[in-house]
Amino acid sequence: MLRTARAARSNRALGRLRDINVRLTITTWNVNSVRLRLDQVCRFLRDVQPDVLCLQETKCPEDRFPLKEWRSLGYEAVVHCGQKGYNGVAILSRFPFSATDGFEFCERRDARHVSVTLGPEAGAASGFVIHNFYVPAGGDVPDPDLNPKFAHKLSFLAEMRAWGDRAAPTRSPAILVGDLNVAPLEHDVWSHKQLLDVVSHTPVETEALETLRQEAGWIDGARHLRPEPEKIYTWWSYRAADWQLSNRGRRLDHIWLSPDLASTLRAVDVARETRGWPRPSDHVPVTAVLDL
DNA sequence: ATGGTTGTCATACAA
Repeated sequence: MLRTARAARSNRALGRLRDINVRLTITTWNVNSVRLRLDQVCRFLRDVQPDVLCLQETKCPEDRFPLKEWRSLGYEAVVHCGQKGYNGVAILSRFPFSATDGFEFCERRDARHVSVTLGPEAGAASGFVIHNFYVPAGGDVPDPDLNPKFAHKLSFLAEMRAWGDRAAPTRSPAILVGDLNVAPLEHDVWSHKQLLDVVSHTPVETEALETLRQEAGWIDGARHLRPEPEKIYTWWSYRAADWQLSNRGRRLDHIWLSPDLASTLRAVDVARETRGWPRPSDHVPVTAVLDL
C-alpha cells in the first residue's frame, strides 16, 4: 500500500514536469461514527482510493481516532478535529499537508470545521486549500424562536457567509466540502412541495446557503456537471421501512470549487451503493474527480 | 396527522 502511494506521488510529480494533467480525487462522507463505521470506510478507501477523504460526524475523541488503519491504507497525512460523542471532522490524504487550520463558529467549541493546504504534489503550483464543514442539522421545528437548534443552524450559516467574504475562493484554488445539512435546490429533494416546511429545505435555509455560496464565488460541483432537473440525493433517512423503495432522499453533502477549478472537474459521483452495505451511514460518499 | 431509526452515553438527546 505504501509503495502504491509513493508510486502515485511520483507519477504525479512526473505529470507536472511534463505539463500533463494531474488527477485529483476528493471524497466527502458523513460517516455517523467513525469507529462504528471503520470497516465501511476502509472498504470504500480500498475500492475508490480517493486522494483525499473528508469525514464528518466522527463522534470520536482525538485519542481514539484510528490512525493506524488510515496509514496502512496509504493515508499518512491526517488531521482530526474530534469531540466525544458529537460532531467531529477529519481529513485523510495521500499527499502531505503544508498547513492545517480550524475555525470556531457560533462561539462554540463544536468540531464542525477543519481545513488543510495541500502542497504542489497534489497538482497546484502553490498548493490549495480544502475546507471541510459539518453544518448543524437544526432539529425538527423550522422556527428559530421555538427551536434553539434551528436558531443555531441559521447563525452558523450567517457566520459562514461572513467567513466566506474573507476566506473563501479569494485564496484559490480552493475546495469546500461537507455535510452542509441543506438541500438547496428543488431537485435536491424527493418532493420540493412536501419538504418546504421541513428542516434542510425551508426557504430561509436554502436561500442562506445559496447566497453565501454565490457571494463567495463557489461553484456547486455536482450541479456544474449534472444540472437540474436531475434528482441527486446523498442522504436517506434511517426511518424509512425501505429506503431504496421509497427513495425519499435529499442532497445534503456538497463539493464546492473555486471558479478556476470548474473547468478541471471531470466527474462527481455519489456512491449510493454504500447505503445498502451492512450497518450503513445514513449519508453516502460524494467524490469529485479533477484534472488539474 | 403521526411515528418511524440510529448512535452515544447512560437511559436522554441529537440527528
